[in-house]
Amino acid sequence: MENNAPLKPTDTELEILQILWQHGPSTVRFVNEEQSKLKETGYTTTLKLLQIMHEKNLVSRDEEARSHIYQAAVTEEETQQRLLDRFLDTTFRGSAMKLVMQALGNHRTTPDELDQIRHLLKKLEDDSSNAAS
Amino acid sequence: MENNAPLKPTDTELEILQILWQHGPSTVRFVNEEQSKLKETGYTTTLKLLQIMHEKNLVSRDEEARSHIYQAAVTEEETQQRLLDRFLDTTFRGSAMKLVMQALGNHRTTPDELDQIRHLLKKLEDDSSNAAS
DNA sequence: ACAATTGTACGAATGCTTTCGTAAAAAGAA
DNA sequence: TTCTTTTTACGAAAGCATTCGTACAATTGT
Repeated sequence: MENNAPLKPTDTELEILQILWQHGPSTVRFVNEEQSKLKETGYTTTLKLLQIMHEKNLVSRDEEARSHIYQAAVTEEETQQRLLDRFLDTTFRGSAMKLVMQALGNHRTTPDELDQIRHLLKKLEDDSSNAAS
Repeated sequence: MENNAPLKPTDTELEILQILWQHGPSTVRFVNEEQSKLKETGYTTTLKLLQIMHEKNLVSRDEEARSHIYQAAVTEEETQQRLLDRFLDTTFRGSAMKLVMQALGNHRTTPDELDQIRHLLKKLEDDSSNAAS
């Protein structure tokens, strides 16, 4: 049985997952080059991280070719959801409202995006009236 | 000059800050008792943490009485904002929208709260039209 | 006064993340 | 083939957060 623990990636692991989510399956070299754009990172450092992430089942790898190809084994959405739940809990004591208010209040949001949120609000309202039936 | 670094509290430090924010200035013993409600924690463990947080200027302390009184040296709001910025960046690649959508979509929000958000949306819209003048 | 309790200070052990040096295998170039 | 480059694997060092043992000072109770 593979260990399928719902793990919390570390900061660096998340950085690497972002690269894999954005670019799809990649070699160590590619990941390292991307990572180096943000901060100077040794090749074996990236390699080691990917190996550890593989052990934790955060990524899978194809060992067919000599250069192994790594890819994310968790989706961006589920990871974001997991981290959001945790963050909400620890930082905002569970109040999604407070978090949303702060996020909207302090970050540029385009009229278009505001509109999308408005739609979501309407949908949530409809759902909650239906829930009573 | 006091060192006033804009620090990122660790998980445990945040846990303690929450206690101080909720209950105001407190003794080590009180903090430890609150903390123990969540997870068994030794007294000197709490003490050490508070001492470290004091060095980092996350808390201040009144040493008048034998039992020192600790209090948060950072506000809940500024800390939440700082952590939110960081979280948004690392987990949602800066998209406040995506975060808000996920937060609203997956956590119970009361009609009353939805209403508050609606008000904020209207206010944001007004502000952005005024910004053109 | 003296013992027990409560408190602070501090160093060290543990555990986890991140970085890096080095060895050895595989592939490519001359 | 032989030398160089690229790659994987692995162990160990360095850094940080957390926990805990212990020493010792201040206070309280008898």
